[in-house]
Amino acid sequence: MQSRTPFSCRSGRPGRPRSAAADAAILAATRAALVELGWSKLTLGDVATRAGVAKTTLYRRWAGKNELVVDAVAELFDELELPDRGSLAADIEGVVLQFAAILARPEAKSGLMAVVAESTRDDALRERIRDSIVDRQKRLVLEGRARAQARGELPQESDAAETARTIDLIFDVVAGAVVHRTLVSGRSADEDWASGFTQVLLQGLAGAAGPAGG
Amino acid sequence: MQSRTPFSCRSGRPGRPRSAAADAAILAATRAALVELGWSKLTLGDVATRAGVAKTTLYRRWAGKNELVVDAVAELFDELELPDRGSLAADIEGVVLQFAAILARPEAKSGLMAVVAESTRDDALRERIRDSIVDRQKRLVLEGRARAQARGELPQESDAAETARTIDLIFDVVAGAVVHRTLVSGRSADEDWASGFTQVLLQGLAGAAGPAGG
Amino acid sequence: MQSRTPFSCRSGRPGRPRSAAADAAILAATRAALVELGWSKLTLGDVATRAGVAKTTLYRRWAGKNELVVDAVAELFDELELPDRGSLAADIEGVVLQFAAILARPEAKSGLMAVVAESTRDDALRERIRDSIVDRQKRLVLEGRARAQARGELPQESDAAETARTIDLIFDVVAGAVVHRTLVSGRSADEDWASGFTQVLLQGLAGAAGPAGG
Amino acid sequence: MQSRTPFSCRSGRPGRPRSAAADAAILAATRAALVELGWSKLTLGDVATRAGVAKTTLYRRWAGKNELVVDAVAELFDELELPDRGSLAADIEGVVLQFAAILARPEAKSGLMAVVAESTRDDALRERIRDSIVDRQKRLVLEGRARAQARGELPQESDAAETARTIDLIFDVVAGAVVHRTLVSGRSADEDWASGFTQVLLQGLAGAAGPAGG
DNA sequence: CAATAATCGAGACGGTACGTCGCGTCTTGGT
DNA sequence: ACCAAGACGCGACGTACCGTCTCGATTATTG
Repeated sequence: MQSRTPFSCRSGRPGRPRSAAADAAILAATRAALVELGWSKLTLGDVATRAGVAKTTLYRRWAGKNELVVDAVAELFDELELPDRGSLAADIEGVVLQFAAILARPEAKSGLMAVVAESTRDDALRERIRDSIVDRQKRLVLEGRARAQARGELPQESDAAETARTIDLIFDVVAGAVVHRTLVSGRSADEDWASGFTQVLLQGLAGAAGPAGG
Repeated sequence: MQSRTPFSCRSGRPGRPRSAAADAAILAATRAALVELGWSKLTLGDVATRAGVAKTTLYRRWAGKNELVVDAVAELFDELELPDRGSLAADIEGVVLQFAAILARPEAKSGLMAVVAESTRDDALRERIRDSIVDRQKRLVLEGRARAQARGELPQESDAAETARTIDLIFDVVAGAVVHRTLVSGRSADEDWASGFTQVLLQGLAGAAGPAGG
Repeated sequence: MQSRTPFSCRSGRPGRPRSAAADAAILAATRAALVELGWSKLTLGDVATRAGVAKTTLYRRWAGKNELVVDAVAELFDELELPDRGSLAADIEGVVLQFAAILARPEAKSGLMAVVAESTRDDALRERIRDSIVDRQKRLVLEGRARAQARGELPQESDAAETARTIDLIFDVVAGAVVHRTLVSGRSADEDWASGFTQVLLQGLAGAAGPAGG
Repeated sequence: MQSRTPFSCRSGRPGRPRSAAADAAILAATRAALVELGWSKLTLGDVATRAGVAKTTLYRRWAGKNELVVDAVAELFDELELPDRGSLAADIEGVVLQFAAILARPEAKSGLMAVVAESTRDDALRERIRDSIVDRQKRLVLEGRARAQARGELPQESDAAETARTIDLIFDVVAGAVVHRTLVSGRSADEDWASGFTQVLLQGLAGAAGPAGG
């Protein structure tokens, strides 16, 4: 797990070194401000004040609001885990609920979607989001898939390229569904929903409709 | 199709009536500005200038940037249709590709995600988005489902509440997956992807993995 | 006496006209801030606050601190007059004392010298100072000279160019001496000093030394 | 001639002694920066860089911009001399031209007036200016006066207080006129002007007008 | 056919936040 | 004890938009 601070800090260079405490304080203050104010009313001056830090210190480390919020939000997703619940269905439900729980937090909600929106016009930002958030969590899909294959629930894949495409597809479906349910539709992704979603994901529309409807 | 302009205008009242041309010009200017500048650098003063209209005229019709962009973007999604392609799978692929085509346009990308991000802290805005964009497109799911049931590809549903839940779930999965693929993962949702996605959606992970892998 | 506000204001132009009250309030606030804070600690934000005006309003009218202070200080010198005291010597003493009284006020002191210092690297500013302050007060020298010639205390001049050079010289000597005494030497230009100065100016060093010393 | 560096440096104290070269480099860099940038855009960080010195080193020796510039400018005036030209008038003309030549240099212009402006609100600074610049040059008036008395051009003075007052008056008149001519009126104090000024100073307005006009 | 009233353009207004710059202090490691 | 380097808290800068307001000039309906 690499550091996410933007500019590398060789230890041997001259001058006073950057305060490590400031970084943590700023990211925490950013999350607090996101909770209270949301993305659009969050100001870097306010974040600096909350962190007990000068505005210039903040600008020395991050290029702007977007980059700062990406880093602040990314830390939230690092706590996702994939405990072994015994079956693929249970594993999926578990990670869906964990993901939903994070997305229910206001700092994740407004922060995440806002930077994604900004990233549509800023390739460097999109790259940063991918590195710091998206790809970092694909490990969950990989792990779950391997575990299911070990259990015999999924067939072994031989084609590496095909595997990668499938991983990406599953990730888009799972993450996209939870995000859309939570943020666009504006309803909570609770256990019932997670169960229904898992059924569709595993058995498909036709298969899921049968047992659920009958 | 109801009007989306926020403040009603009785026709019989005295005084000079509002210019109908101004509304259209403003929405078009908003989309043009979204293409050129993106959400965050779009300014209402600039939109007014592009539309050849005074700022006052704009504020008389919309309360702010969010409301204006919701209306400007909503019009984009009204062009979605569900031509009968003969099978449920083909219908799904068709609508997925149409949706992806709209999301590929820059004015839709940055505009849509930005207002969704804002709506996480503004219930009125969320309501407006749901009314103007989301629920308006659920018709596609309903229509496709009815068509598939007529063809015998899906069983008839009797429970109305269960049906509504399933409609919502499918909508979140389809829309969420396309949005996530396009905006978060940042890759195009092309025909190959739409085909793979449709297979998973209809047959589930286990079922889809078989044919695709073997 | 022409207006000193920088940008002309045709009455027939469209849009809301500029507030005339704001100009006066800003200039008064500038002088008040000069008294309390002096030139170097005077900030335009503070002036705007004192005047009950937004910073942008101030910047719409003046290009910067220099221009603003020139106008604020210039008004101070417009109150100079040349009452007829019966003799050239008495007239000179009178205007010297009036000039000294203005220079004793803190808003004139720090403001005037600071803009003069800045004007050494800003030709437009030097021009503005000359127009608004220096040349405007040369009328005093002209008037006093004419009066003295009418009394027969000074010979009639025929050469116009020579006259202009003499006017400039006298002005530099009088104004320069008072300014140097007040600001550089830091001592008050009181009646005794004005009397001694007038004697030197009228009779020269040799002539003045005789009566004063003997 | 005493040292002008503000904080005394005992030679026998322990530790590494201060670099003597640094002082000279800083003052030279200050003058160079005054020439290029003028007072208001001169920054201590830039001076330090030009001098090849850390900001810390600069602050160890001077309290701020004002003090530094006073010292940098004061050195310019030390080169003034009073060569014997044979008559009081010629001596005055000579020193006026020398003074004008110094004031024509941009580092003197903007530096001198700026610190004088600052000194209107800073007694310690005024004191420093008086000690380092003003009083140091009064020697010229004293010397010239003594020389003129030796020649019989001026009467011997007996009253010491009266003498002091006259010295101060002459200094204010001479220095003030040159400064006003150069900086406020913005015209060069050339030989013609020096000649006219000397005539007025020696013979007074009435006396000077006669020969020049007739 | 006036009178009335809401619209239109233009642009000034009081605010708030921006991102930068310079200040003067401090904390490093090196001489 | 000094030095170069550079991060730090602080405060002002001048700009950009915000959303509101005040203008004079148009249009409509209504008396």
